[in-house]
Amino acid sequence: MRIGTWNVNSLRVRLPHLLSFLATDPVDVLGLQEIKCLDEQVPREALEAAGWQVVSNGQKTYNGVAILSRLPLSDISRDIPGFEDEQKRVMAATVDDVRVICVYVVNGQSVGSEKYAYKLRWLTALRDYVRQEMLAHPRLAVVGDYNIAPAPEDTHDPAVWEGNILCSEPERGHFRDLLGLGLADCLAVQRPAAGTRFTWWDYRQAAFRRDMGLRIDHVLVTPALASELRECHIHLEPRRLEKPSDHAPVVAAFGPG
DNA sequence: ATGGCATTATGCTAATGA
Repeated sequence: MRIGTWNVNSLRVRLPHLLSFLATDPVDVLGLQEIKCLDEQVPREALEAAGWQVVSNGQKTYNGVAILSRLPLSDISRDIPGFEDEQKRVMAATVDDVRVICVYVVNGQSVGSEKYAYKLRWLTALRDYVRQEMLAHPRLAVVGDYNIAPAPEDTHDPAVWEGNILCSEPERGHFRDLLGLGLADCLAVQRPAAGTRFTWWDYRQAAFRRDMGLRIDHVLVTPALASELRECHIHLEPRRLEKPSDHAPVVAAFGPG
């Protein structure tokens, strides 16, 4: 099975990009973030016509997540149970024998801000939720836009980024906590020999052309899946199109070819 | 030092992102 993640930065605007990407058969299950629309505004017909099951946890203007799958999706869950949150950032579904949690982690704006405090609280709730889900689902993938660059080499310029938002020690501590639960970071484990190491590039300053990016989108998996990990790939094609998302899709492949 | 780009909305300026 191939499991992916992509922050599309508006599902309605990016639908043509998404459909052309899916048409290349890159993935079996795909978590989407920042769909920026309500559930009733999800372009369901177009995606279903292309052969995809669609479930979503939408929100107007901001945030919102969805999961696409070729195979049937079951046990649909939305948000982090027991965590009071008006923002739609989490959903989960089971595909075959794999539990997939799709997350759009809080950005945090700047270290020390109110939004930063919310980000750290939110990450604590996520960790507790993932720990619980792991008990019920030995084959679990937590995919999404984590808004955390785990290490200095996950930024194009540590001198600029170290200690700042996405790269502060408390944020990285939360990421390490997730790995501490037993999850494996597929891109870190199976880093492609060639090509970029980043998954996001600013729209400004020709950042993509200059490969001035960050690695903030991640596929984390339990040991049962990690032992079957074959490869993990950053798909640059959609980022090269006109009016792209600022994020690239990341896809990890498991099991026999 | 700032903004540089993109998306959305009781829209034409402001909020948010990373």
